[in-house]
Amino acid sequence: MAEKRVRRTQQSVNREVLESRILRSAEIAFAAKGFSGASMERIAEISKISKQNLIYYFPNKDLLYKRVLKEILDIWIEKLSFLENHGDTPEAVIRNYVREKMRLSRLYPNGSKVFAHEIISGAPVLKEYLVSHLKPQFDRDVALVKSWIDKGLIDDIDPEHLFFTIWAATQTYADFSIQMEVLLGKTSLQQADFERAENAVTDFVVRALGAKKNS
Amino acid sequence: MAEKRVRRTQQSVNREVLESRILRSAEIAFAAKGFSGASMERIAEISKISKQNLIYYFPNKDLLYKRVLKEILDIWIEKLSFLENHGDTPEAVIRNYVREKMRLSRLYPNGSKVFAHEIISGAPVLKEYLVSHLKPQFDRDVALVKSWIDKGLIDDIDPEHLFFTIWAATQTYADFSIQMEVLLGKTSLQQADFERAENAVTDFVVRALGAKKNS
DNA sequence: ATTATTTTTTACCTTTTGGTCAATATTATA
DNA sequence: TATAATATTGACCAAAAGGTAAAAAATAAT
Repeated sequence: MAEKRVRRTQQSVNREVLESRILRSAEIAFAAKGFSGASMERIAEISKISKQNLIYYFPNKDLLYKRVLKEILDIWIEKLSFLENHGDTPEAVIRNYVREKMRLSRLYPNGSKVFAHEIISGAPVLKEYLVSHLKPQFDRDVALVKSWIDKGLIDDIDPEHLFFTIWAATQTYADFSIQMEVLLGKTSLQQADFERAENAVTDFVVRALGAKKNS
Repeated sequence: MAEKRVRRTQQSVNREVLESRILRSAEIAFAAKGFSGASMERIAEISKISKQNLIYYFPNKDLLYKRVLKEILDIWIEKLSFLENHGDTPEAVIRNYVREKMRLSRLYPNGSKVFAHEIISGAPVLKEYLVSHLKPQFDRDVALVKSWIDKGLIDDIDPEHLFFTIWAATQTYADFSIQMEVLLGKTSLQQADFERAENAVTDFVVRALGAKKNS
């Protein structure tokens, strides 16, 4: 199986490296100024190539934008299937979920910001995706939480809005980081801040569920 | 006192009406596409005047943007002083606070979105304001919550992150409304949805504080 | 009614931006 | 080494966007 592998010339390797560098640069630019505010020139500049060269790899801005969105969504989908967040108890599942979402805010703040700009703008590009991919998963996850309630494992909370609150409370550490930096009097959020935030948010959620505070 | 009032000619009234119509239009445009994505042409179009006429009232885009931001911030400041949110108990204060913030998300979704775009973009315009106005108020409010904890009125939660969570959980109903609409299977969020959301979020927060659920 | 002031329109200008096209340089393959 | 394929650059373009300047129209004050 390892024998029939794809040919990896120096060029093809370079290409992959450069393409992902461009995608990271584009992510930075889109995060900072949204779709309209990020120019191809600027993205090229961050990528340290010429604009024409950028266009050689990504023939137009819309396509580049969609690729950046796709990248972050792929990561999120892979890491955030609530149902597959194995845990013995509802509390364990929720704790893992919140922790993972916080981790994603810390590791991919720019992707999160691009997504936020897109959604705030009315999801012109992603609306279809939300309907076809996110809603089915959401419905399943909500059903799971409802079954917990029915079984008396957690208090009778509002499942849909529980998810909205968890998403908002975790994503805000990526999207609104500048506000927190100012309010906490720091130049940037550090690992320790994220750990404290993770503990705080996890505890809030777990307590709201009517579960015990620690393990 | 009523005698020496400002002269209100037909023109000055028209001007005020038109200026606020422009500001509302600009808010819509900035909310939909952020600062860079909203063109003066488009704002003029929504205002139903010519671009040059728009420029007569607001000589440049930056100024218009700042006015739109100032408008929403003035509203927020006026309505959201935590300390002045009178209530007998911490729980009552928090309930009022969350309720008021939800109300602002419902009444001024566009202003909220403009603010969100700005903060996500690194607050290029508002950073100074955050330092000079928001932080002092934040520090006071955090101190108040800490005093509640010291007095044993609420559980030992993390005050700073409590505020971050409240803000995120409430603001998301303005900023991410499209996502909720899709997930709840509605074309737009109605009064009833906001009421349910308000109850859900308020309960989450109150329960997280370690207070009783109802009054 | 006439003058002064405010508002709106017309015409234009410059810069930015997304993108094309052809030429050149570089790397891989026969 | 010659040829084919890939990558990069240079010159250019049309449309969009922010904005200026002056004339024309509408309204207010004397």
